[in-house]
Amino acid sequence: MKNKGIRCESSELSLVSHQVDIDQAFSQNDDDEKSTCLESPELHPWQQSAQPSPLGPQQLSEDCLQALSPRLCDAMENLSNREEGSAHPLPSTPLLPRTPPLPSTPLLPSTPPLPSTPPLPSSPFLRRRRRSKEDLEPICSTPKSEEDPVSQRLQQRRRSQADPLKRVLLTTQMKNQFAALNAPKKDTSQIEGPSIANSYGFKISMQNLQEAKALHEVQHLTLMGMELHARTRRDLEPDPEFDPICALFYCLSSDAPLPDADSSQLTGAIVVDKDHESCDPGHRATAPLLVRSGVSGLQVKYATDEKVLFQELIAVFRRFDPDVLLGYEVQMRSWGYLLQRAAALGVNLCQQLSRVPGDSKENRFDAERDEYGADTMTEINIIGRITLNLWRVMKTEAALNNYTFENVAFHFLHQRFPLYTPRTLSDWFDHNTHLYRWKAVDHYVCRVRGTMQLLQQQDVIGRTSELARVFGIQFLHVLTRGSQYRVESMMLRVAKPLNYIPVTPSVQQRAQQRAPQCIPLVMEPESRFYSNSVVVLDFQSLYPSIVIAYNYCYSTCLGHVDSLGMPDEFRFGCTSLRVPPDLLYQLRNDITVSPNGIVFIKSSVRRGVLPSMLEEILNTRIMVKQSMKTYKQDKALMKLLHARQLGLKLIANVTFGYTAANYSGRMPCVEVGDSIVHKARETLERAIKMVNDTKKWGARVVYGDTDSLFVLLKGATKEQAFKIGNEIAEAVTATNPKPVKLKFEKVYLPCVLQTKKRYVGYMYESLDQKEPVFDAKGIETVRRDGCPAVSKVLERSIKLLFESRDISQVKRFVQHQCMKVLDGRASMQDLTFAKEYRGSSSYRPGACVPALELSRRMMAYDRRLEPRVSERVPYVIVYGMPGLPLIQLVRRPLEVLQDPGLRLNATYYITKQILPPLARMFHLIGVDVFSWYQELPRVRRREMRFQNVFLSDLCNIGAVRMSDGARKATST
DNA sequence: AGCGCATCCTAG
DNA sequence: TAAGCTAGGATGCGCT
Repeated sequence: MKNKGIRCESSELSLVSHQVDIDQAFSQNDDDEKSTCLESPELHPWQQSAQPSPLGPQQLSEDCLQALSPRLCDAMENLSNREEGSAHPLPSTPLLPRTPPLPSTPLLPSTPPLPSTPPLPSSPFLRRRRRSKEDLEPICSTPKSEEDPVSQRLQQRRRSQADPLKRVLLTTQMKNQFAALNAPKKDTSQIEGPSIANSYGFKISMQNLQEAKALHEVQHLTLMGMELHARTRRDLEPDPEFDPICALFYCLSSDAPLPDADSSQLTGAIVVDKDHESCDPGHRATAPLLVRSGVSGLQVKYATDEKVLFQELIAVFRRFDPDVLLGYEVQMRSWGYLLQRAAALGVNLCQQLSRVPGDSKENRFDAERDEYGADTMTEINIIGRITLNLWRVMKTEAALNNYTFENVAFHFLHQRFPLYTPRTLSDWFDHNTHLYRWKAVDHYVCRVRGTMQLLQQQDVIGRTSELARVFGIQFLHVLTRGSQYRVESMMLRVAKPLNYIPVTPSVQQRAQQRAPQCIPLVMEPESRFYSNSVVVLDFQSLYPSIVIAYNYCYSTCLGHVDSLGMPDEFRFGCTSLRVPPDLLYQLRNDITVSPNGIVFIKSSVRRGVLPSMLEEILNTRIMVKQSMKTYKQDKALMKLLHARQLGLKLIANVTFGYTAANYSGRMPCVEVGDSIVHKARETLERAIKMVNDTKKWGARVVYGDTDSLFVLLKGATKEQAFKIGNEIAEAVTATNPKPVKLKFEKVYLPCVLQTKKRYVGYMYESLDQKEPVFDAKGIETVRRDGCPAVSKVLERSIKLLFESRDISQVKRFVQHQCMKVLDGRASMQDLTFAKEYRGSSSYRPGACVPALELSRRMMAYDRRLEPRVSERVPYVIVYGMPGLPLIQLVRRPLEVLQDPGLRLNATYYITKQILPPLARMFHLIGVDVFSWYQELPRVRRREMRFQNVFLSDLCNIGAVRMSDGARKATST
């Protein structure tokens, strides 16, 4: 079986066909590590520029080179090297500062597997510039009003070369993009993670949902994305109170051609240039600002000051009349900043950008960041236009480790975008060498286009419109309002024709409602490794099905049996109910009683509102699923339909939540909610009993949660498992009223059931599926509250176990990874945690959590840096006193910390983070993972030193000792 | 050391 | 201001 000696060429370890000698693969990785962990020694096809510049930098005249800053020269040399196919950096010489490639500080998101645009191992350049005062001068943030004659001359001389230069710069941009499919994989991350598919670490596969547009009619919507550049002070973030807007970049897009334009997409800019009036387009030296920088392909307008810029923007609005205003981070980088800046200058821009300029009450924005506004995306309110804060939308699209533009673009667009500090961008924009301004402009244009691309690729507008139509609510409310609003919208449409009026309980009434008495069934699993087939079945939309099947509704509920038969009113939901005894007598044969003793009328007497509504939703969902079968080959359409049916499923499921809502509920009713839960529980229990009692299946239920059954079929082959699984599903379905349906989901072979809500297995969903899919629930591989190293090591170990069943391989692997950590050969990103910041007011006084502590420090540093509510705050654990780990913020993962070098607490990472989850998993097969660690040589360092670490600008915030915060809070 | 509590994120 | 639900595991801190 083992095929020794096959070299792992692409370093893609397919664990499915496990033919790679693990040791060899490891040693090869070790080789790579010595050079650099982040780089590939070879240029991949997509890295090479499509059009090599005809004029290489070496052809530039010497004085021209001198005119450029040393940095640019270096960068260009670097480029030329790369174009010759030697992207590999020179071995590092301690004497010379290393030179960064053009996008000098590309952001590497949580997984750094790509060999593109390599951040050279050490690039002290930026730091040096910042530290030396003389150096600071030429690239300081304050623009020089006049250029010295020499530089003007040089500019003229360079004029002819501007275009080739631009092309050189452009090729870097091209290299930044890559085609995922044909690029060979290069696992550059130090901690070896999963290797089945998804080799780049993308969480999202590429599919353009807009391709499914055939379905849509033209919506005649115009979108306008905007990103602006402000002149910042030193290392501070832009602040509209102080920092003027220098330029504003926008991207317009419509599904029909734009007015006065031949295409449906357009990128433009409005630039402040106080000398613009004196510009002479005929002469290069005095040409408009961006022309001097070699920018073309943009619709550029110039303004002599910010107020004129506002006027120009209003003109753009008049011309294109955008329906949707888009920004990746609206508040500080886009529309929010614009409005706040305008307000600071005494201009009420909000009014003038709206479609109803006269309404000063409704046209508003919150200058102060407030948690409610941030949370609900209602910070900005411009009548007639919708403002979208894209990062918040993306948060609902996928569970990522962080939602920076760079990381989201990496996972969704499969593109790398560099991240620059505001200071770098300010320096570039105001630099005497006009070419630098090109870089800044290019940066913003890429981002504003990238933001638009994200929106379009995910078809956010299309899907949101779809949900708005399905629920019958406004577009913006789909994004800003909760699920009660959706349920009510649908429910009231059904209720009104039937002449029902919804109850509106007061806060007191709601609080007085009796407590719920039923909870769903969660079995304690038989926790062990299962080498036999385990079939997973679950009830399709169980709660909604039960509501339909048993006619459970507010309008059909008669209350508890014990309360009936009396003429008096009794407590019911948030209010009370009276059921006349003689009426009850009349109905005596038309009632059902739920397992918890609540009486409901049969649908033959009165069809409930909830049941009819849910039936409609489920039927629609079935229709959608059927059309998915019809269009199976159209992947994009499939995904769209999938999203639609998911939306329907969601609303079906939260309908139960509506009845059971306790503290925020607008019309809760425990009786109804409890009945649903209890009936579901009884249904599941009946199914479990049936499976266990039917001898011919030879089956035993080993786990179940709410609506699912895990059935062990001892000795059954995969084929038999599918057959029996389907039989069970049919048999159980037959014993339940329509539309309650038990569905065969998957076969696990093998699997591990760890605890309640935590399990993992190799999954087969159909008989003809050859390769299993790694499917994990609840364990660390799917959680985002550990560091990536944890999930990577765990996932790989489990796969090794499943495939080889050879524990010595797992042991070797785990020990190898521990050594890497101990030797400081691990990548920082694998050791970076990220936790959500909930906003300062939502923590208990004295709370002591990293996200909160770090936020406090950030505020002390620069008030603009406080994380947004629900933003994820990244940090690492640095070396501290034993048992008292320090945390350190990692804000911009690409800033380079030179010295003294960051010291991460290796012992903490291994013994507290990586090993415990492994131990829990492997304990189940009788293996003591910690003893593997004990066997490692003791001489190893207990800290990891990172000399060339990509760290934050904010290192000067310093590490935080976690108990400090708590002590402070309790003492005051 | 053991308990209670807060926090985070996931399953359903 | 508006805000579907509960169960569950795991970690880390403070207190006894």
